[in-house]
Amino acid sequence: MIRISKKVEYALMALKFISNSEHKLVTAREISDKGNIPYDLLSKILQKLKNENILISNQGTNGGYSMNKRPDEIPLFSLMNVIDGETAIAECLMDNSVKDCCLTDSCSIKNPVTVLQKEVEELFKKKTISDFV
Amino acid sequence: MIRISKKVEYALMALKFISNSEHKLVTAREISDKGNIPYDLLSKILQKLKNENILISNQGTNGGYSMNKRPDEIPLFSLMNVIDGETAIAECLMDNSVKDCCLTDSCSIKNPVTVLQKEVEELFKKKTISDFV
DNA sequence: TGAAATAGGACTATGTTAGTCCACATTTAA
DNA sequence: TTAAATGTGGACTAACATAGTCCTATTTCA
Repeated sequence: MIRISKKVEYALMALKFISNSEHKLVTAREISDKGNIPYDLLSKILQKLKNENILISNQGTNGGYSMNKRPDEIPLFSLMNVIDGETAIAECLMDNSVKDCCLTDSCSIKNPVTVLQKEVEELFKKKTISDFV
Repeated sequence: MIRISKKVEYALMALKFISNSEHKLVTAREISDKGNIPYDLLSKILQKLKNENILISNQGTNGGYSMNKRPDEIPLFSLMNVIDGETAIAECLMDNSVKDCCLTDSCSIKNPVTVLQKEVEELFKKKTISDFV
């Protein structure tokens, strides 16, 4: 399931916003207002980014977020993984897919789909947040 | 929303199966049985492929499906469009997206997302069914 | 005429995504 | 020391998309 979800869009917008506010803490409220992003949802996203050490957070009055990595150090692929969890181009290629699926075992299209998966991953790994800033 | 859905998987499996049965009509039931694909769902898929002139169908007893195009004439991209409808890597890039979305107008990440969309499309246009047969 | 096949509309079930609500923890300024 | 500003995080709900099912035609052939 390769796809840019709303959450990833929001994350990209937030990272862009924070990146462009060098040396200044940015609050979730600010990003939410400027980007027209639901505040609660955005908060969750920022928290995840903080937990993955992509952002630094400061609580309390005058708190906010700042970058902990350079945009070019953050591949789009890992951002998507952080926000939406593991992704694969087809359900069956995912590790946790225990379901009996056409792609398991000697499935007729497993190999070519796996190849495609690799190619898409490559593309998303080459892209970094700097491409969006 | 770029993704290989179950339906597209089933379509790929079916096309592979039909391609490998040269000069013989293949029934939906056969494909369903061999590929462990829900019959009703598969039928819908085959009908779509027929309506798009990818397959030829013959009704009635001894009927079935046969290829109407060579696998290398069918890009994966158009197959996905036929089966699942128009796809885009982000919801907002879709033509029918009338919703007020962050990516409309002067959205901060619209351009890079559009570029990414093009790149993914390229990849899926270069792939053809012959890569899966 | 009846069986084997495609054609296709309508519906349901399930899962995912997006979004909301609420209570709490931390920090700073007054 | 308290109130306001801010991040933290769990639980819930709403909306939507996908996958799958059911049922009834229609066509063709033996």
